[in-house]
Amino acid sequence: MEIAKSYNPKEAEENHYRIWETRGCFAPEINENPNAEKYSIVIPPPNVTGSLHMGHALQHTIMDTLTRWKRMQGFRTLFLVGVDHAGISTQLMVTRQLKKDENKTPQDLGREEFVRRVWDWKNKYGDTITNQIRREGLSVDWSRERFTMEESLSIAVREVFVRLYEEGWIYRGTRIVNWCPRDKTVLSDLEVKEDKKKDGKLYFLQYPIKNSDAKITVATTRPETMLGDTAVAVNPNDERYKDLIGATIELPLTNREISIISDEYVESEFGTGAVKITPAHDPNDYEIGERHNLEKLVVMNDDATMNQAAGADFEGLDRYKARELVVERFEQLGLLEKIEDYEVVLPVCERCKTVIEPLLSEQWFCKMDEMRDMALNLMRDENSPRFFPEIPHRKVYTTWLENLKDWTISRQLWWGHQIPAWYDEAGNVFVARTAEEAFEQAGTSDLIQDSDVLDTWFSSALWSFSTLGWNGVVTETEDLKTFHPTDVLVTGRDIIFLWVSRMVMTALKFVGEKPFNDVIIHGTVLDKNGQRMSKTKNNGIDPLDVFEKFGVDATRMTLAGSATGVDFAWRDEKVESFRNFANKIWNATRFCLLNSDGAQVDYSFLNPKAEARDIIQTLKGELSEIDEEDEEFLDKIDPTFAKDNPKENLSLADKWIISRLNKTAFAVNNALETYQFHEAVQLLYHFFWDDFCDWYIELVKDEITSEEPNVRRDAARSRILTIIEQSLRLLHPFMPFLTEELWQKLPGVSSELHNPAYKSAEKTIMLSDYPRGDSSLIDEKAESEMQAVIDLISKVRNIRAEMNIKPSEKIPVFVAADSDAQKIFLENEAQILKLARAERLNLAESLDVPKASAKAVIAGAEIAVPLEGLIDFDKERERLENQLNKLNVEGERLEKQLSNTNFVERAPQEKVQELRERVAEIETQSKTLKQNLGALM
RNA sequence: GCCGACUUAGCUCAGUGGUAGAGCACUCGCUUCACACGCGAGUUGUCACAAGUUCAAAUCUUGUAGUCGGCACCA
Repeated sequence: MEIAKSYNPKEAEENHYRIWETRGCFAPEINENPNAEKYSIVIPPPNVTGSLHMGHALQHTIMDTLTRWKRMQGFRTLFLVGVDHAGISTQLMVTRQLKKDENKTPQDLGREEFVRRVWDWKNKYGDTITNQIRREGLSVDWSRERFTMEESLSIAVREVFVRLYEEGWIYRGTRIVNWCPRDKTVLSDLEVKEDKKKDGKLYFLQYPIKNSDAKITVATTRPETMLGDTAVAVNPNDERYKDLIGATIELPLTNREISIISDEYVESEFGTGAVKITPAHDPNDYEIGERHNLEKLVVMNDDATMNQAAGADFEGLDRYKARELVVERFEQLGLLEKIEDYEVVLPVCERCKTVIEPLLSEQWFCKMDEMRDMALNLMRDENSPRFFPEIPHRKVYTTWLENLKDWTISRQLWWGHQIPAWYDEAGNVFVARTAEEAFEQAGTSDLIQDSDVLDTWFSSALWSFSTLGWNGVVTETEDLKTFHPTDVLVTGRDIIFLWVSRMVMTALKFVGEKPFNDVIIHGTVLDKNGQRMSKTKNNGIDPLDVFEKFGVDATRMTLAGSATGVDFAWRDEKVESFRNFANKIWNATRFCLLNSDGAQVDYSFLNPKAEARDIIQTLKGELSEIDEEDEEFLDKIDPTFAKDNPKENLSLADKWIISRLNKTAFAVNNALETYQFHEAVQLLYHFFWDDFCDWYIELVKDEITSEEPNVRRDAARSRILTIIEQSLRLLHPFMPFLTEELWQKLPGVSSELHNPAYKSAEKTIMLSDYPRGDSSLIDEKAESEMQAVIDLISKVRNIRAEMNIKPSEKIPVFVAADSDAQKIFLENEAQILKLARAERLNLAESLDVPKASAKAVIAGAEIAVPLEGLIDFDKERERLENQLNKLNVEGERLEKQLSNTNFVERAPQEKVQELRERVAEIETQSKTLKQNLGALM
């Protein structure tokens, strides 16, 4: 068999995905067991404009690992994929391209044509992200791919809107909103981010009081808004201004008069204690305005230029130009008291970073009270959804819900779900599922539909059930019944509010059940300096580059190997080490394959009885009854070989690796159950590299590479192939491509290794049965005996290295041990000689060696290597003293602990016993070391 | 202002009452018939600081310092 000397990820990545996909391995229908439990995950839909970044790669790896793992366990799995229409982002992107290619604006095209262009764009470029998802190896069901703007999901959106409207939760109203003057749309609070400006200014403006020489000074960061002032407010208890309350101000630069009012909102300590009130351009001022019945004077246009109401001098000026001019005029009038440097935090548009202008505007809002309570009750009564990690997300989620305000759901965009509301000439509103319905309500077809669309997150909120067929018209589908609620949602903490909470609320309201059981909040992938990756900093790392350089599997291992929920700095070195790991797996398998003549994967070589029993158990568990075909299946796996090769024929190394394998399988399953991916990765890494490669392969190498075909050799070859096969299965959810590539090469693999739920599928590791670990194969005795052999070999190697003995030089090894230990060493003599590069092994009750020997102690045995002419006595003394020191430090601490009567009385007895045994062991070993040291003097 | 997280080897990070761990880096030695993306042997720590609880604290509690995050406010 020809196998490359190192792993080439590209080949495997190109080969297998298409096969998996075309054979339908990703779809739940591949599962033939009618009673199989389901497992479902919906992907957080990436933006249709998007391309893959590290955050996606992390999130996707977690979801795919879980899905592949559960699928291998026989669950009917659905990993649902889809993309989001991403209103603002997409509209911006297409607008930009339109400008570039045709020098046109959306307005030039008109709404209908523009939306058509967006669809064209979506059809042309929208598959970038889905192709990248394929590249990552995600086992998503493409036959159920969804898009938030497709018809069925749009029906769902309209249905939900209409129902909420009919129940009075959705309403239209005039409020101060977050306005992006560039995108010319309103934004929800969650779409507004903060930008700290250190060079901000605080302007102190003097307003003259009518019929008086007195002036009142107000401080503001936005002088231009003074053109819309309709009052000045002071605190009612502020002695300085008490007499001025009710006075009239002649507002400079305007010919308006406004009055001084008192309101508790004003903090006397801040600024001058007097606040200019601009109800139409500030949310707090708006509320004060409502309380005092003030006029709401709008002085700005929707592009943040000043309007006619701002006065002829200012009309048409940009807000910042107007600001300069206002300040200039105040200075000319001698009314500019001072300008202070002031650090301001500016609200900016999440998408385009333009400074948000609070603006009075009529919009659609959704009152969240009822749904909020449903979500809070779910958390209170059932601790659902369960957050991983629970701290701090549970509390953050709950607190946010408790303080939830109305949601601004309309957007002044063209790309999105147009609001299903129609107006007649008189301005009466008709909310309906369709235009026809609205016409019917109105008794006329002379209606105009609301030109706004809904917030992108409105449709995302329905994702868990709209993707499974719910659209209000159809409320029960097979998929919905089977896969909803989903099992786990995997996402970043930035969209807990935007998305997670809203999914919970809408699912409870419209489906009557929670959308998911668990929520995994993963960390943020930072750059190597611990900074957030961002386009402006240009410090992003493109996952596709990493795939190219190190392979998809290595990247997945790196991502999965990060602790759940914790941010981590990206390091290429980490991926490199997993690239090396992939190569290690490749080469270990390569070695076994190069020595596989006469052998094949066969579980009867490991433990025939346990395996047969397990399969029967599994079948009984999965199938309602065992029919004739199943009986045949069982007959086929009846291990004839086992009759002549009972388990007792297994060597110590075999029993040891089988035990380690099963322990690892147990622990990996455990780790995955609790979403401790890094733990699972560590376990697999060290089992495979340390236990399997460094020890097992080396221990059985001679037997396996023997030239002469014989039963023993072939059995050993079959065993190692079988252990490899099992290891590949354990690794598959993390490293799908490499494991499939290698698994297909193993002689003896077939669909019979599949989980029983996939009996008739063509052979693939992704449908093989995930090893759960078999407790009857865990052998503590074998593990401790093997440990003694390993310790012995390591000590001899240590002596060789410290004494600079050439690798080519064979040495005799003397070991003093009791008869039980001697027996173990004798049985493994060949391996000890080989791995310690020894010429012979002398076993006895006590040592009888020349003075010129290097010595070491292990639990239950003393080791000596005679080194006439080679020994460096100073170095040997140092070696022994080092060992002795370590033991002494430990011994002293333990002695101290044992001499503490409180400890002996109060600590658990087995703990005390453990310590006593350890102290005894230390004493024995240090006694020996001291004797050896003395002999050197 | 409110809430929270983090601080462990040179670097990046696991561990969460009972002998301090990994990867990388570093030192020494190896063309040992799977792998130099490798093999073997090493070195490296007041587990931020202080007090408390406990027989026992890196781990629990409180406080301090530094770093970072979320929310609110920001005239």
